Amino acid sequence: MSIGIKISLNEGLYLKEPQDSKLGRNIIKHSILMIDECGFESFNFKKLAQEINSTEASIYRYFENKHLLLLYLLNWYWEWVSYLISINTMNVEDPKKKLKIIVHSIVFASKENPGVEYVNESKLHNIVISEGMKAYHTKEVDEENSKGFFKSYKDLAKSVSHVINEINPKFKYPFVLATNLFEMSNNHIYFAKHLPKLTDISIQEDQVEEVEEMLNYFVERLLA
Amino acid sequence: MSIGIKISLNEGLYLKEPQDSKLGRNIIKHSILMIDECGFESFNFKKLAQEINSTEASIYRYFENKHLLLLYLLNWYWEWVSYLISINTMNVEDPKKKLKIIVHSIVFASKENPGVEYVNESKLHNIVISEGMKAYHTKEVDEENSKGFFKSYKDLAKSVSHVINEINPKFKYPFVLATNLFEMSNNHIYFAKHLPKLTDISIQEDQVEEVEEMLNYFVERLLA
DNA sequence: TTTAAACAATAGTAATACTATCATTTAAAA
DNA sequence: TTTTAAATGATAGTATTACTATTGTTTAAA
Repeated sequence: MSIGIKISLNEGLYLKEPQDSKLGRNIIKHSILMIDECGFESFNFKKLAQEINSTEASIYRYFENKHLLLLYLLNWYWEWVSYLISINTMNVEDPKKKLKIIVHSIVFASKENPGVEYVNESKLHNIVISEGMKAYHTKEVDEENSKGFFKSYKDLAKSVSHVINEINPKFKYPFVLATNLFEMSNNHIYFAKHLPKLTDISIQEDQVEEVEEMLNYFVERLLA
Repeated sequence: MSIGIKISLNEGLYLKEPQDSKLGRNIIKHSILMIDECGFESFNFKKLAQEINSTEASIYRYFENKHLLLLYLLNWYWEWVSYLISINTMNVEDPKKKLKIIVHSIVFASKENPGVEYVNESKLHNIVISEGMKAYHTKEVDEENSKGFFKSYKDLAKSVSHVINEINPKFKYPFVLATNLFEMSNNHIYFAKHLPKLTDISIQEDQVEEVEEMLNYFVERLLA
């Protein structure tokens, strides 16, 4: 008997529901570890198969290719953040408070209590930061978008834009600001680690509170 | 005798200066066209060789691999934008005006008078929008950064951050805002085309003035 | 006119991204 | 408990990619 939660994702992302079998969960678990460790480009199904003592062919029964596996993981993350936001803002009326909680959830998503045993949220967050934009920067973006492969992210952006709109209905670009909170958070965590001359943020030992502060500073000035 | 300008780029980016030979210039010219057309992933040196009636081996004498060619092109773009900004802001004193010109240069870089015959600035801009972030989202980012492969972008960000600082010395995140102007511009042009639910911007027929307006709106509120 | 550099032609290798087939294990149904 | 189907493993094979190496030919500078 399992006590884990099950996140439901677009069925087009996988060939066979990976959450339903040991092998499937192993694919999810170790793909996260390996992509975080070695990067998406050098990650492949052969290496993953070796890692989990399975075979390439078996993994291909779950996911068409590594790009769709990445999309699956990113959708997982977006759903996870949505979930965090919804439980953390439950019963919060003030939209300003709500947005603060949203910002906190974005930045600290990986540090919240893990929901699922086989998903390391912290490493998944690293993948989102380092590889996230590769999900939609492809020639197939329109086709994949029409299949709903970015729905989780779009829904998330929409819900954040609603809160922005509540705070200041005259603000002209609620969606731009919403997506920018995500992009800025990820970008500047990445920049702080790898291209520090591109940011004012500094991060030591994964302490990302500076990023939270920065996002709140932007929000305050933009929505004042 | 040539009347073209020559942009000087980090020597580590290429094996042999491509600007100095017909073949080299052809590589630059047609790689831009092909990457814009088919995307970076499906682009390769074999196809490029066929396109320009040369051979794979010949292209490899100029660039170690396609990733370094992409970096070369992006550095070209960053240098080009820097150049535009410096000539357009020359003799402009007011930092607020300067930043408006910078924003305009970022958004309309591709529409300015072309500087070099063999570089289609407009398609190069498309590449920056669609593939730009792939330049630094790799496992080799630190090594490449230490070789100076991102210097053009960092210098550009720095010069913009100076102007921001002139406008409002109390603004806490000049580098974040500077890089964000670039990232937002690229992201939302891309979103408007491919993931419209992630943005408030709409673009018809490559009319990007809405993006310029949006960036100015953000700047005004942030630096007020 | 020589000679060296640039380029073309060709071939070959290792790795990647799959697909196909068949055997075996596992777990659910009868 | 036996039967049967589904899941997985083992193995092999193909097409493409990302190179490297070698040798011969063209071009253009000395």
